[in-house]
Amino acid sequence: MRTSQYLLATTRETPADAVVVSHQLMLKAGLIRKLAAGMYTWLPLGLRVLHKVTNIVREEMDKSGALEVSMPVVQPAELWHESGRWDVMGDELQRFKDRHDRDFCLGPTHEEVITDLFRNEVTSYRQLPINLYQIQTKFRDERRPRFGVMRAREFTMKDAYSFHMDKASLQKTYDLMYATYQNIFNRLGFEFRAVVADSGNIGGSASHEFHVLADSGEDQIVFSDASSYAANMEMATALAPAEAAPAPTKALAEVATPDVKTIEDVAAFLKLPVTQTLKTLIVLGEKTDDAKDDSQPLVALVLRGDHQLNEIKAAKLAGVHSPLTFASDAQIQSTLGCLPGSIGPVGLEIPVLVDRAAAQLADFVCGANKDGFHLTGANWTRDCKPTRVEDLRNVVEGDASPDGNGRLQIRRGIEVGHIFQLGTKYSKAMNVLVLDENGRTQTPEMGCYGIGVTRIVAACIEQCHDEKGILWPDNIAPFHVALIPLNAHKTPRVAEVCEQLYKELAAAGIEVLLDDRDKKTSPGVKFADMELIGIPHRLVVSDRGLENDTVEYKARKDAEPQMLPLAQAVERLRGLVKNAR
RNA sequence: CGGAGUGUAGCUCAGUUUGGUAGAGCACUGUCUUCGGGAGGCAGGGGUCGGAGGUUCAAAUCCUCUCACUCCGACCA
Repeated sequence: MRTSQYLLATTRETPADAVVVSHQLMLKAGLIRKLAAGMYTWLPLGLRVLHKVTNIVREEMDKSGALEVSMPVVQPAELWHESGRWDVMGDELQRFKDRHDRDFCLGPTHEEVITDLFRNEVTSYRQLPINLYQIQTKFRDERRPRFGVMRAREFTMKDAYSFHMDKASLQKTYDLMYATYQNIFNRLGFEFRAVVADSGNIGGSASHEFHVLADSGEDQIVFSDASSYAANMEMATALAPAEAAPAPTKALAEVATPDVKTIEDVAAFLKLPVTQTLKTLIVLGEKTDDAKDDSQPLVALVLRGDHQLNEIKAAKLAGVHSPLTFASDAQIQSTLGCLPGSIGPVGLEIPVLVDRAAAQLADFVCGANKDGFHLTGANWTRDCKPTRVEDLRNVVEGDASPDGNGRLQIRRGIEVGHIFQLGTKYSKAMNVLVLDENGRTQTPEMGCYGIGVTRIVAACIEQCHDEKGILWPDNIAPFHVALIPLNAHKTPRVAEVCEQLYKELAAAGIEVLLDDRDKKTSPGVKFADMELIGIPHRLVVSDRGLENDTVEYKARKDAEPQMLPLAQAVERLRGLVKNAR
C-alpha cells in the first residue's frame, strides 16, 4: 500500500475526551472515529488490525473443531420471552418495534437464537457434542460507555455455544475452550490471567474470565503469589483470620461523637486504629412470602472499618435482596431511629450478618444506634450476637490465599474473554430435546464462550505503546514494514530502489506501507506518523545510504538503526518479520 | 440513573464575567524557498457559535426549555 493512495488519518493533537492511552492512540493514529457515545467507525488502518485479530481468533476456533455460523443482529422478542430474559435484562437490552408493532431487540448476546437454531436442526445424540460460533456485532446499551472501544455499546464479539448430552462432555469442551483461549491470547502476545469468575446474569455454574493485565483495566483480579489460585475480586474468598478472637478486656461505654461521620473520623476522634472499628451497612432484605404489610425488611451488614463490602457476595446471601440495594436514610431513620453514620450491631433488632474478619474483633468501636454517639469496648457474644458470620468483604493485598498457599496479590485487568458452563438453563427454558442412545429425550447441557474482539485491539495498545505511539506485534500490525524514501525528488534512484523493494517485499509476503507522500511531507512527519501508527519495522531509503548501496533498518522498539546492504535487504526483512504470510 | 462539567472551523482552544463587525495555533488549497526528526514566506478556503424560544435597537455573550457529549459514582455477561 502507498500512503498517497491511503487514508492516513493521524492527528498531532490528542482529542480532549479520551482518557486512557489506548483510546487516545486509536484516535491519534487514525484507527477509529467516534460516531456517537460508545459507537465507532473503524478506518482502513484500524480495520486491518481488527481483521488480523479476527483471523487469529477464527483460526484457533476452527482448530478446536468449532463451526462458524452467522446469526442476525436483530432478534425477535418471542425468543427472549421464552428464556425469561425479556423482563430480566433491563435497559441494556435495546428494544424496538417493527412496522407491524412487533417487538424486537438488538442482540447483546445470542443464547436464545443459537438455542432456537439448535432445537430446530439437531435431534440426535449422534450429532453431539457440537460447538457453534460467530464473530459478529453486538449491541448493549451501556449506561456509561467509556474508554473508546474498551467499553463500547456496539462492538464485535466472538461468541461460541456448545451442546452436550452430559456434564462430562460439557467439561471436556469447556477445557478445550480454556486451552483455545490460552492459545489465542498467547498468539496475541498478551500478559494475561485466567481467573475464576462470577457467572452473573448469564446463568450457569463454572466460569472463567481471561484478563489482560493493565493498570487501566476496569476489573480487579486477585491471585496468589505461591499457587495457581486466581479469581475476579467479586469471587475471591476472604478467609477467616487464623487466630481465634481475643477475649474482652474492656467494658462497654457510650461516648459522644458529635459531627463525626465517617469511619476515618471516628478512629481519629477516638485515637484508635481503623482496624478496631466496625462499620454497619443497612441493605434491603428479602420479603418473606407470608409478609403481611408492605414494609421492606432491612438487614445489617457488619464489616471491619478498613474493609470494603463485596456487593456480589452480599447479594448472594440468604435473606438479602438481590441485586444489593442500600436502604435510604428515611428507611433507616424510621426503622432504627438514627441516621446511617451512627449504626452499630449492639441492640439492633434486624438480622445482623457479620464478616468473618469483623467477627474476630474484640473491644471494638461501633455506632450506638443513637445519632452522635458511638460505643467503645464492644464485644461479640457479651454485648451483641451475629445472626450469621459470612464472607462479606473484598480481599485485600496480603490476605491469605483461599487455597492455603501464599498471599494474595491484586492487579487490574481488562476482561477480553469469558467462558461459562451454562448447564440446562436455556435448553430447559426453551424446551430443547434430543434423543439419547436409548431413544429417550434428554435436555442437552450447554456452554458459552465469548471474546471481545474489538476490545482486544484496545487491550493490545494498553500493553504495547510508548511515548511515540503504538508498538504492534508483527502478527496484528496493520503493515509489517514502513518503507520511507528520503529526498526522492532530488535523487531519482531513491524512488527506483523503493519501487523495487516494494515489489520484492510484497512478493515475499511482507505487507509494506510505502510512504510516497510528496516533498511537502518532511522526513520528520513521515517518521513520526509511522511510529505513531506502530509499524514494527522501518526501512529508510536515502541518497546518502545509496552511495554505499545500503538502506537503513530500524525496528520500532529499537533505539538505534542499522545499515543493511541493499542486495540483502529483502532477505534480511524476511527473517526479521515474523508471522508474515 | 444520581452528581459535576463541556458544547465556538476537521483538531486543540480563546472570546461569555461587563451584549456592539466571530478569532488563534494546528490541519486543508495554491505558490515559492527548504529537505534525515512534526520547516518558513506569501495568498486563500472553511463556523446560521449544539438546537428552539425569549429579553434587547443589537445576543456566541443575558433568561427559559431542550439535545448531545465527557468525567465521578451506581450498574454491568
